[in-house]
Amino acid sequence: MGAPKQKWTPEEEAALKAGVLKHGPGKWRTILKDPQFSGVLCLRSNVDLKDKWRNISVMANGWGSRERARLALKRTQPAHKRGESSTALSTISQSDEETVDPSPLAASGGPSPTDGPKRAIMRLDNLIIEAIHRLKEHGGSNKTTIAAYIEDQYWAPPNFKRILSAKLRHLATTGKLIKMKRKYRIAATSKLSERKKNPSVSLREGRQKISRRIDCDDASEKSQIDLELTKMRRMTPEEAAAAAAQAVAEAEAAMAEAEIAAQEAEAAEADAEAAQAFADAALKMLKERNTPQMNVQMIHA
DNA sequence: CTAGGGGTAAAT
DNA sequence: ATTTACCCCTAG
Repeated sequence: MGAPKQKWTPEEEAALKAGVLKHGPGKWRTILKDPQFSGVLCLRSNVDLKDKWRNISVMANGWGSRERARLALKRTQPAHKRGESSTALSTISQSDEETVDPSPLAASGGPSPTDGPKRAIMRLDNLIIEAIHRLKEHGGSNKTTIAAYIEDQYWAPPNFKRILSAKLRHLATTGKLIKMKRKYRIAATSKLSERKKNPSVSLREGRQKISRRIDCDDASEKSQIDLELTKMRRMTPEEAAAAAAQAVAEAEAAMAEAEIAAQEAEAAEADAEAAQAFADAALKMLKERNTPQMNVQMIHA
């Protein structure tokens, strides 16, 4: 039967991250029930959230997880067994048994110069999308402009242009971007509009057991929390505080705007919600970096 | 309900 | 052929 597969949209991912930042890791049901995110995540179950978070964590971590290593290695190299059962005591060092299993958020603990070019590439896709979005150029933006924007707004690794070229080409071939005469435009098809426009929800109707779909009133779709959070992750505390303050201001402005313009409240409300979510999350993160909620992860600063 | 293990279709 | 990303299942 047809469970074609539901890819996670950046919006859903952003909502998940924001939710984790707000309620803490684990509280999947809470996040799902939160009206702030239920709109975006109404198609996902709590288990889905958990699974996706696991994937994201493993990705961001870079490969610290042992289970992944074991799983990856068991197929690739079944030939050699790592027998430490024999009298080998000296080889322990600090390889296995890591003291931390940091969530992706753990990276926010250390804006220090120590974790510089370690893993420079995170979500270049979103960065590109955002760049094109913000540039608002008719017919799209060319590579140089996009590169300039990103290099200006963030920091760029030395080989950034090459990476960007590859990524742009890839995004174009996969249909996420449309390349026209040296300019890149965001594809209208696929992405959110794909699932948004046609209620093909019935495809996966037969199997909602208990905790499927609490509230399916999707209103907000336009959130760039992910990007903001990613950006913030590299900031110094002072910069983060400033960003948080600005986020609060933006949230208030967006809310006020939403109140006035009741006609097209949908878009404005979505913006307001997104901004509010980010503001909440940002403040929470700043004030409670070492709370029992977020717990052990952030050891070194 | 959540954490973890495992399977598999899709992507590279 | 291998890796990735979703999804489901089961134990705690």
